[in-house]
Amino acid sequence: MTSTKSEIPAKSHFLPEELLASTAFLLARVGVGIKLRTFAEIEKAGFSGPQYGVLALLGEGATETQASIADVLGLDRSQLVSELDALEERGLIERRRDPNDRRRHTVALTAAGKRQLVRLRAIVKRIEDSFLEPLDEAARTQLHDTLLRIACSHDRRYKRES
Amino acid sequence: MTSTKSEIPAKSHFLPEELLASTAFLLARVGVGIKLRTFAEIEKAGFSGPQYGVLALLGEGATETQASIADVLGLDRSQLVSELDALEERGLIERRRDPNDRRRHTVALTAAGKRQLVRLRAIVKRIEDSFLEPLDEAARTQLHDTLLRIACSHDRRYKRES
DNA sequence: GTGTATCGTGGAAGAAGTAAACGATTGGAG
DNA sequence: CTCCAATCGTTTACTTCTTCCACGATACAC
Repeated sequence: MTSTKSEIPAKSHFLPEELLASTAFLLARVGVGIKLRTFAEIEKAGFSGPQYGVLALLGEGATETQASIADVLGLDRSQLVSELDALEERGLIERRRDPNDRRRHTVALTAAGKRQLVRLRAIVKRIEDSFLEPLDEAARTQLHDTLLRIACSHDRRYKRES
Repeated sequence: MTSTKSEIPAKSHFLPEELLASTAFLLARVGVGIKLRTFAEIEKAGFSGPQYGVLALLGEGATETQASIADVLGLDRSQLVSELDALEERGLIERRRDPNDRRRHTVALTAAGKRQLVRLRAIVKRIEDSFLEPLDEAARTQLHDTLLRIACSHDRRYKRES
């Protein structure tokens, strides 16, 4: 097996009660765990984590500019360039100059990009299910609602009022 | 919302519905957010993230060996060395050779270390409260219980026979 | 026009994470 | 007991990942 990193330690030592009793700690631990695991699987499928983020973001249909993509995904703008280069080279996205503001590039998914996104969504969904497996339907709904409330109260980017 | 292109602002800083609808995504987002925020505050207080981890782990009273600390915290053993150096230099921890196995170092908190830990706990608690603020007591308990179940099913380190 | 700010891009400096090698020490096989 | 392999903490070197700044092109205010 290709050993990436610490999935499960050889010696199963225990975490201190203090940390286990902290909801914030658990939240961070589980959240980071999901992210790491997801990125690992995405990479096995031939993409970087941020690349999946870009595809998922563009999957909504909206054509974004590079700056807005970087903002939403929390990436540095210069960092995004190489990720987009890779995606464009594979024919999954298209960069076009924005006719309204010729400094900007509008980025959009191609048909091939949409197909890849479907594939990646399946992978991510599988991981999500494996994490939520111990929860019944009611608990999942409750968890989702709770997380959404926390996210909204701390980041305006989540609030989308119509 | 209608569907002409100019409806979509150049800077749409909203996350796609696809991601917002994913519990795993929210979990990762919120979890990473808490971790980043906590580490940032901890650093303002003069410690690195892993350093707080070490203090919290030792706060339980148990004296651990360096290898076990690294395992539990998910750090590389070589990485832990410099963190412990810093803590020891400030007189917050003590390294002693284990008389039973002279290759090992046992690490324990000093009195000063315990005092610092109290201070750091307050900081972390404040952040936790700010994140959980939109939740009532019942929702917090429910969230904690749910997270614990997810954590247990994915990491042996959480299971503590009760 | 002129100056200032933003866009995407590239490169340089810095930090962080990863891997390999070392001396000291232990435990086991013969 | 001796020898050998393995473990522990540590140092060093290497490789990635971030962060920061400068650049040409473009937009906008005055």
